[in-house]
Amino acid sequence: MDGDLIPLEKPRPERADAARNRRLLLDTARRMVAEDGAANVTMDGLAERAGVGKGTVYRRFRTRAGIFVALLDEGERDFQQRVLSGPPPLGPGGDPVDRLIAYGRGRVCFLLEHHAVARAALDRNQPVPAGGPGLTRPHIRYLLAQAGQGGRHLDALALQLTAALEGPVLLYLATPAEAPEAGEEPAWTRQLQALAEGWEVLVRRVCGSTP
Amino acid sequence: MDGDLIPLEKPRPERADAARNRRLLLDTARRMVAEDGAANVTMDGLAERAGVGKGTVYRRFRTRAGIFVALLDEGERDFQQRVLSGPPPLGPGGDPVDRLIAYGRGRVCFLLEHHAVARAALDRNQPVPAGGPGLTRPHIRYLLAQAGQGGRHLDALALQLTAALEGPVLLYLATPAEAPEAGEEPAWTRQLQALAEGWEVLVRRVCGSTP
DNA sequence: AGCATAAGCGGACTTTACCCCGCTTATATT
DNA sequence: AATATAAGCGGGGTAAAGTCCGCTTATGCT
Repeated sequence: MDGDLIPLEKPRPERADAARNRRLLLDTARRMVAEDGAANVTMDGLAERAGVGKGTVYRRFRTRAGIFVALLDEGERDFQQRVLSGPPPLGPGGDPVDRLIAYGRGRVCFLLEHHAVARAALDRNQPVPAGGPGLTRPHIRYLLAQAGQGGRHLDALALQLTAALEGPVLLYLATPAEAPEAGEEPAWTRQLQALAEGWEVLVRRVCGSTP
Repeated sequence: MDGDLIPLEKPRPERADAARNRRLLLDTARRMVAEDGAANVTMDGLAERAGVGKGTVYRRFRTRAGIFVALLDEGERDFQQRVLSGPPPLGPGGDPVDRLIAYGRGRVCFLLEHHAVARAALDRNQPVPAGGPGLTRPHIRYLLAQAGQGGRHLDALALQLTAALEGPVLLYLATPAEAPEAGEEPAWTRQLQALAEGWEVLVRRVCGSTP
């Protein structure tokens, strides 16, 4: 009797071939995105180009959106690391308001960098992919609480700030033309500045720190 | 020579048969949404049920999402009317901050009421449907300016507040189970309260009016 | 090592959004 | 009223997402 009481004991670690195929698919997908843009990545095309069956693709990433969620997730991992255990102001230890501001800038920057993929990760039939806000919203909520803000409206406020942070990129911004010629300043630098500064204003006012 | 200098002179008012078909399609679509839910409305099904060709549907509403945008638009018209020329606090004349708050509550209520349709109106390939934020964002921007807020960040702030208002419903909220048995309190009443109050807090703090 | 079994895999199949292009019909002009 | 012409219309065609199910293969047990 091994402990089934700890439910995460061993969910079957993932077969070696499966892992190999996941890597293969993810890499292939990334290449296809780079070459033709996220919009032109099809399930059939990906399967063919990776040299596996279509069924395999669907087993790994439930839906088309799933691929992009996974792609995004991978790219996000080190950012999350810096948030959870890096140096302030992004990492733990500093003033919560500063952390909020730093988090916002980082997140918007990330989303803009991966704009096409981030949008492709949205799914008409699902509320929202697990990858993105899965960490953003609780983190904002946590920092708000740390800053002593929100009170009875903590949850709603966290939700709305999350939307204020991610919504513009996910919902309202048109996908800017593709990759800038190597070495050029990316086209979205202005947008990043605007959104990051707007976010800072928003957060400061919400938290009542220096209007 | 009639004036082509005024570009909106007469964009060809729309042929009578076309208008008839639009009404027919819109009504049919509404019925189908009510019966089977927005997710189960297909282009072929709609065309068949309305007794017109598929091509006709596509001509009227460029895409599937277009149908729902139109549906939403129609329902929104009287709300817009009240915003533009109704009595305060929603209509013109009152304190801008109060107008912002009232607008937010009204908009969230509307979006929750038409949640399924609103989500269906999103299009993977388009930044955002023209109908919704088309009025929301400029209105918020205008009221912010009226309230003397925003300054250099007016545009970004308006964008982010728009997202804070609409994002939760469009992005993060799961579609609640279908229509409540006639006469019952709709399931989303709680969510409406939470979001409306959160919005009020947000707006008040952003505008520095009674923290 | 051999076996049982559950997970992985492939590709044919279905459904659906969207395109295309020739025919029909409303409206402007004479 | 007749005609020209641009808009409306229809339905067959394409491509891509997602499902199904039988075959294959890795892994745990003895």
